[in-house]
Amino acid sequence: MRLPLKPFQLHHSGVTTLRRLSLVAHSSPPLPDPSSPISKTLSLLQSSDPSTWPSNPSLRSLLSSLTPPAVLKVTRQLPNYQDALHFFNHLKASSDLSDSIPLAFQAVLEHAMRENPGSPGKLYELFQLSKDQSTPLSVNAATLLIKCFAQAQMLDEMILVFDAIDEELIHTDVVNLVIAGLLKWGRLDDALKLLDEMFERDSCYPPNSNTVGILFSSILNRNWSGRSVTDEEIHNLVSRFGEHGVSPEPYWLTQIIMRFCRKGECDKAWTLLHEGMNLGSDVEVASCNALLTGLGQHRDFARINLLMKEMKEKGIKPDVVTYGIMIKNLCNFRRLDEALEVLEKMRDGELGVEPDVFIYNTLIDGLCKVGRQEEGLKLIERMRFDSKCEPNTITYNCLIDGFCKAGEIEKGRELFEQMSNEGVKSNVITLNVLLNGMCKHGRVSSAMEFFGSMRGKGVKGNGVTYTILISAFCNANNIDKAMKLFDEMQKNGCSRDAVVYYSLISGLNQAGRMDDATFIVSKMKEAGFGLDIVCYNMLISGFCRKNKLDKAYEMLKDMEKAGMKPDRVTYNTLLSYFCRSGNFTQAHRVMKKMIDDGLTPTVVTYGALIQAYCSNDNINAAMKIFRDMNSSSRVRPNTVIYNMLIDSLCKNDEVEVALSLMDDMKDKGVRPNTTTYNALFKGLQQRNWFEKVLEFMDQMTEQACNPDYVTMEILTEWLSAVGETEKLRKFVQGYQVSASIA
DNA sequence: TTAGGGTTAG
Repeated sequence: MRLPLKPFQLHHSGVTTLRRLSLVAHSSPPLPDPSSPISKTLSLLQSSDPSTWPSNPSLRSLLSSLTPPAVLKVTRQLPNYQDALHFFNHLKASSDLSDSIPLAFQAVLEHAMRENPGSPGKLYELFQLSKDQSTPLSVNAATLLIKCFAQAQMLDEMILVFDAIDEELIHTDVVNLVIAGLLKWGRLDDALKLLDEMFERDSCYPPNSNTVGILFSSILNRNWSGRSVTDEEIHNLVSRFGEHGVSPEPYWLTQIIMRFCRKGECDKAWTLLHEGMNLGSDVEVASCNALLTGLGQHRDFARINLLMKEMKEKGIKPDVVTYGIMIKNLCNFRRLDEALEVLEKMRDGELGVEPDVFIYNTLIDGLCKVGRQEEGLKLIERMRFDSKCEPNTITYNCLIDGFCKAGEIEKGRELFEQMSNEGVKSNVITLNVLLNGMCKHGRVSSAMEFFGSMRGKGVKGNGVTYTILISAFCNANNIDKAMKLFDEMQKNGCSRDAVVYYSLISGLNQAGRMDDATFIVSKMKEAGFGLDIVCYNMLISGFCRKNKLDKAYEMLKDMEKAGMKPDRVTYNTLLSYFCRSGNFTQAHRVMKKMIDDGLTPTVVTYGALIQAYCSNDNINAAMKIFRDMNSSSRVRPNTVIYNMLIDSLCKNDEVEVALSLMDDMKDKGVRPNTTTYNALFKGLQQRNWFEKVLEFMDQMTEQACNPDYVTMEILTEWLSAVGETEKLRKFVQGYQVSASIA
């Protein structure tokens, strides 16, 4: 194997690292028998000058009696590198001792390494010497050099050593070392080339389970520095290992499954696990759990059930994690009662697994997320008394978040007190859920106060803390304070991530401060973050609102340069802009481009056009669009679409058509809302269709649709004018009754 | 097992 040679480099690695290498660790051998040939040779060597060795007959006869391993021992036990090298040279000069030379050389290398730790240059010199003198390398000598060069990132030198090993001596472990060396420094493609050789038929060094471990521990590592590995490649590798009867250890199988699932490749993960199962290799419950997690995230219930069934058939017992995943899945689908049933079964001992704090936390979080935080709170008692589980930080965080999101900030603070009284440590998430609760319920200044007091106690916020506060100030239209916090966060040691940039950009955009938004965008790019499609759409919309079409197009170009194609929202945004400015030609052009790009218009697309035609008093054109959406593109109109049409029709005194649209809504199952009724009532009032209005007032009450001040204004004026205040009184009453039932 | 963000019709 040939790799491009890089200039010779010396890397000084630490002494300790080199000493740890097993081959040099032989410093204190057992006390030798003084009459043994090894001891005799040693004492003879050490008591005479090397120049006298060639002419010493007793040395000559002693040496010829030694086996190569004995020569290895002798060389190793010489006091230093210099002596070992003299001895080695002596052996080389004696024609009948050539069998011992590779092992003696190995010992010389060991001496050199011990005396020159962290200096692979010395070893490289010796290696060159061995090549020049055609000294064959023992496998151990080669291993030593390979390890040393790999450590020092002298990869080309490492490969030279590998190429210098006698073909017949190469075995799997040596190749594994070379592969590990290459991978350590990110040279994936070279490692794969070598792996190909291992995979070759009749290879003398087929891959083993170490090879799998070395390979996957590198490429699945988060700090992997080489080129990225595709899922396809990983899958192929696993299959090829399988062909050689090597399957990844359960741990690696689990890691690979997790990776595939995270990237949305559950199919691949599924195949992989089943290949493993079918090969009869031991599939552990952890691997199944990884796949179940992925399947849950993709809502693939059919496969979840199938996998559970297969586990049962293969005797893979679900563990507490498996049930945790099941409960989590049920919670995610708001099927809390079924999730609670699983807990009951666990507690009854029906499942053979006891619930742990994870199970309780998942359930408490699930309950809080559907607004059943009171029940969540009660679970704390049950976890304590039924399961001897103590609530931890996460338990409290979930509950505090639940109460705060429900607006019960005081209860949240109470729980915060309780946790500190019970000695449960709070963390930055505790702080953030409390701050978020306060901010979302309009208590931004309390939030700042609380943050201040926590900082006084040494609790630092993080990026999330600042995102919460920045968004809150943006929503409160206090952009300057938001900007100030944005500046402050880095001074306080909180690094900015993409989310905090997005939040601020969104706030500035909403406030119409497009120059500031543009400035933050440039900061964001400087910080190495890219804008995503949502962010681009936001900015395009912001520039459109400011009538800066050129800037909007600039964004569009920028976005395409970054490899993003305009999506439905992009097109709808531009189309709405043209609709608002009454430029119907351009609006239709955008719609055509959208369709040409393979995107189907949405209800928003039609809504923008209908709205535009309505405001231009072109109700016919608006109705034509409405009919188009029903016939040609089968986009279901929503309440907003009907509202615009009904309002416009009524204003144009086409109340009959408006009424027919009310029927249409009923047929299509689209619910009218207060705006619908208000528009209709105005039309009916113009015609003074008293019977009709009573009919719709009843319908409104039946549907528990709340009247607003506009409704009341129309009805009060109209019904009192015709002396029917009693009907109005009943209507209001009916609403109050239905409200109290609700 | 817990926390943060953003776009389009009205």
